[in-house]
Amino acid sequence: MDGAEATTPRERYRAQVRAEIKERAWEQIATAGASALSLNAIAKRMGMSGPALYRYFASRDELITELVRDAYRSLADTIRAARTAGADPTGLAHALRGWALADPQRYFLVYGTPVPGYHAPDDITAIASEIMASLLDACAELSADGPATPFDAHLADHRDWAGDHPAPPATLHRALTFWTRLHGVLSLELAGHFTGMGFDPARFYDAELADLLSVPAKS
Amino acid sequence: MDGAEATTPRERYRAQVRAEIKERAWEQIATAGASALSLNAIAKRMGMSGPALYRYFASRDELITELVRDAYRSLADTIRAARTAGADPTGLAHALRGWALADPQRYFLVYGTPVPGYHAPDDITAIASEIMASLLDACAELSADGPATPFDAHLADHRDWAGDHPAPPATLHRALTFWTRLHGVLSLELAGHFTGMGFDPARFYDAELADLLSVPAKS
DNA sequence: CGGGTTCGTTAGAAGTTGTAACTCACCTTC
DNA sequence: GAAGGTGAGTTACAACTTCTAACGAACCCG
Repeated sequence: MDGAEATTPRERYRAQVRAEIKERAWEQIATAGASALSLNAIAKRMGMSGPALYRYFASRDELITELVRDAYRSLADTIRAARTAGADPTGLAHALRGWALADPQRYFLVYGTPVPGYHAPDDITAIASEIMASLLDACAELSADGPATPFDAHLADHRDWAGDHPAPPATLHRALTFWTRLHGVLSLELAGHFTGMGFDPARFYDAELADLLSVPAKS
Repeated sequence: MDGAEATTPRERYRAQVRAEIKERAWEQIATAGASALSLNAIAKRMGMSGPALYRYFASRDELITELVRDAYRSLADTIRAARTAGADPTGLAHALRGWALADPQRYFLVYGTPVPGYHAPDDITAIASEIMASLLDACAELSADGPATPFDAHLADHRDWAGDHPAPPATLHRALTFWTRLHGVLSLELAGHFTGMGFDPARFYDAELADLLSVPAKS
């Protein structure tokens, strides 16, 4: 029985309108960026007057926060789906890149320029932790030999972010570099900093990935 | 008669007011981000009425573009200064991190979330090229042995961005990874994605840097 | 069928970017 | 020195934005 929640017609309608608002918001963000998002424009495109939207979202910030939440959820789902499909770190990296290229502005909603005052709600940071956990799981499948670096030692003493994951420091280190290096390539590519440089970003991404998975040879 | 490039009092006054506008703009950006920049607020804080600013900048976008230009120039100057001071890639990396930490929003003005429609003027991309040239110069001092990777081969055929720099493909590759890996760590640190994770971002940065400078062991 | 909840409306406050027209001071030229 | 052009700053205004307040009307439920 899937009637997990007995939704009244009103609740269903409300959910549908909220969904359509978010849909229009995504369209607007994809074409003009998050800073150009206008509640008024969304309302008019939906055939309603501006203030009507405030029945569904208390403020513009709340709508954007909800979009950020959805972006995190979408990324977490993508990563989790890749994992349950048996993906190794390589598959995970390609899933990440596909997700990012599908909607660059969604990627930047997660990893882009932060607003100085803003602090994400706890549930969003929880999703971020889940993503890191999946990444740790994937990296745990790789061999963790190679010499221990000074930073490995530091990580052994500062592994708050790993929760109670039993991975050894070298694996923590690999997960971290996995994250930051792929983000380094991906964010610059999505921001257009590679355009006109001549090389193929996909090949560079794969090269970084290959280096990441090669035998750890840190000195 | 002509050839008098001596600045008139009017030009000096104009330059000074422009400079003060940009100064206030930087203050605002540092505390609330570039999207919250308000010409009106700047004017009021300077004791002028709103439209007066349009004598100095044709639009909000033009002011922001000018700030982006200054940010690029500042970064290029920092890199160049480090180079002329005899800095190796390590020194260059530390100069970069210091510059970024001094004003995170300035870093994001250069490497942050792009506005979909926006294309930087040519003079800005020229500064970006100069930065890459400095980085290439620094990397050229390092030994470029180690096995050639498939991506090295690709770079050998797609080296538009290197101009006529005589560096071998392995050096191009190293400069690229230098850029993207350090940006990966730095941007996530500045965006606050490491807060609460426990480890020290500076150590992680140095670890990535050390790995970058270790003997190339890509297979 | 009445009553409460909720939705959507219009009106309006306070903010923004940007234009137009006017004043006034300064600088140059006669 | 007087006249006039140039440019800075002003106010007024249009068109937008977010968001609040008050009102009407539709809906659901007892």
